[in-house]
Amino acid sequence: MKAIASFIPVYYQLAEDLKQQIESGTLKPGDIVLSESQLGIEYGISRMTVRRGLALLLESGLIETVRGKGNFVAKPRLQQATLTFKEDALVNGEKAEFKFVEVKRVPVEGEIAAMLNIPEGTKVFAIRRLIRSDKNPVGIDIKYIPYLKGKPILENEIEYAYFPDIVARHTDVMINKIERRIMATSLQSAEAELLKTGTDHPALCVIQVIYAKDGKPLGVSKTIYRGEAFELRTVSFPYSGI
Amino acid sequence: MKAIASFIPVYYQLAEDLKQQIESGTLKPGDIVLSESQLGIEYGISRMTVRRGLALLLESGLIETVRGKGNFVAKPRLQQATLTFKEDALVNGEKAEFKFVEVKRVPVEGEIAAMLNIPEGTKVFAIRRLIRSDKNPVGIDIKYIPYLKGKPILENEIEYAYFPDIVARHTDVMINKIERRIMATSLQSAEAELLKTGTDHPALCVIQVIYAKDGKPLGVSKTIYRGEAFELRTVSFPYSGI
DNA sequence: GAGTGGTCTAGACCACCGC
DNA sequence: CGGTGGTCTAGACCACTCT
Repeated sequence: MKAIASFIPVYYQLAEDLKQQIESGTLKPGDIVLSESQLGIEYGISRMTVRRGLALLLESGLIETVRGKGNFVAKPRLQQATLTFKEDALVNGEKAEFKFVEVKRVPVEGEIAAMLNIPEGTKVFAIRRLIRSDKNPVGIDIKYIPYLKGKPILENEIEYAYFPDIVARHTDVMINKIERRIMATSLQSAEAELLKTGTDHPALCVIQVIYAKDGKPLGVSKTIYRGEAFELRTVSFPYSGI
Repeated sequence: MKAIASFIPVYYQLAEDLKQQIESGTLKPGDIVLSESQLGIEYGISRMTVRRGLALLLESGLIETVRGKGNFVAKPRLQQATLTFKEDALVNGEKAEFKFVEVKRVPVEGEIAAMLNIPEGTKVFAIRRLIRSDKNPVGIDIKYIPYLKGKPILENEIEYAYFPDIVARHTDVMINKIERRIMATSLQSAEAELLKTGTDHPALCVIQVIYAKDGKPLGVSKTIYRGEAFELRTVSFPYSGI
């Protein structure tokens, strides 16, 4: 019943306490944490509250719990990074602008047809945009969408909306998964021309495929950036939350 | 008290139930969910158990809760992807091999010195590796580490260990953050030679900087892959867990 | 069997929201 | 004011692990 001490929840204080002990090295990876009932006694709080605090540490990956044995300090893991795909991303400090180029129905070929899992030659909507930073073209973007239901596509929406949002608004099925591939390529002549640079210029290529729950692809987008004008950034932390 | 019905926890069943209602469209984004006490009555379970189920939905981003008002079905968000940096990543289907090249102390210059936040010319450890797939060189990798404490670096460890792990093992301070930048560049002549390809070949470049809690950089690594031989992949889901 | 975590209850008080 | 979520309790029973 030491709840009086402060305004922040007791379970949170417990979590911070233990986190501190772990980060300072008092508790080292592999060490066992005091049992839940013990912690309850030490802190003068009920076991449910203790569990709630431990749940925070568990979520953030600071501890691991083993049934029938106890809670153990975990080893830090850092192999996962979070990549945020903001389309109005900064391009080397400058905010990118999107300029609608065209939308038309075109027959799909090769790689795109394969990714959409439809026969070559099938007509799909193709939406092109130009990405500019400080008036200079830095990238181009093509989205291929096989089916469009409901509302018509608005130019405005094409310029500003995030691809999954566009797909979500124009289809009945729920988006289940988005896969992205990030690779380095060379600019093809047509692309180089649009970007006002030479052929074979290095380029960063991001391909997104959006899938429905049944595994059917709902759309593919391919974005190409001039190499020296764009980079993706990620950050990861050893422990996620708290 | 309908717990008898099955082996899976009641709170989990509740979460699955609501999730189902959301995915099927019975509950649409923005809709309010039955109040916690109402749900408790409907399902014949205590409010704490209801809250536990709702916590699952909250974590996965399926609902948002507003104090004093209620729980609401959330709008799907898809802008965050998880990038897993596995160094033994597959390179176009083939598993990558790492071959130790050399470790030596070199003076740092320019960009690397700036990222490590130390004066140009300061000597640091530079560890080089060659990345091969199916016997062919596909990438090179240089790690720069200013300080090494404790155990000596083993060749074996250099070939197989993950960069943050190496840093963690050879420093006393805790890793606090890893920043990564992903960009497309051209191969420099020295790099092109090692990778047995032409200069100006497109390349994917990944730069990692590892920071301590006080913001001091603990190491920098720069990995360059032949463009056509490597790509990064990410997946994101509209809702994270459950 | 003693100790651990996993689940669950039936209350309680509080802070917040809207009327 | 009544309804909502946020916190917390003091029990309980279970499944699991180790000895």
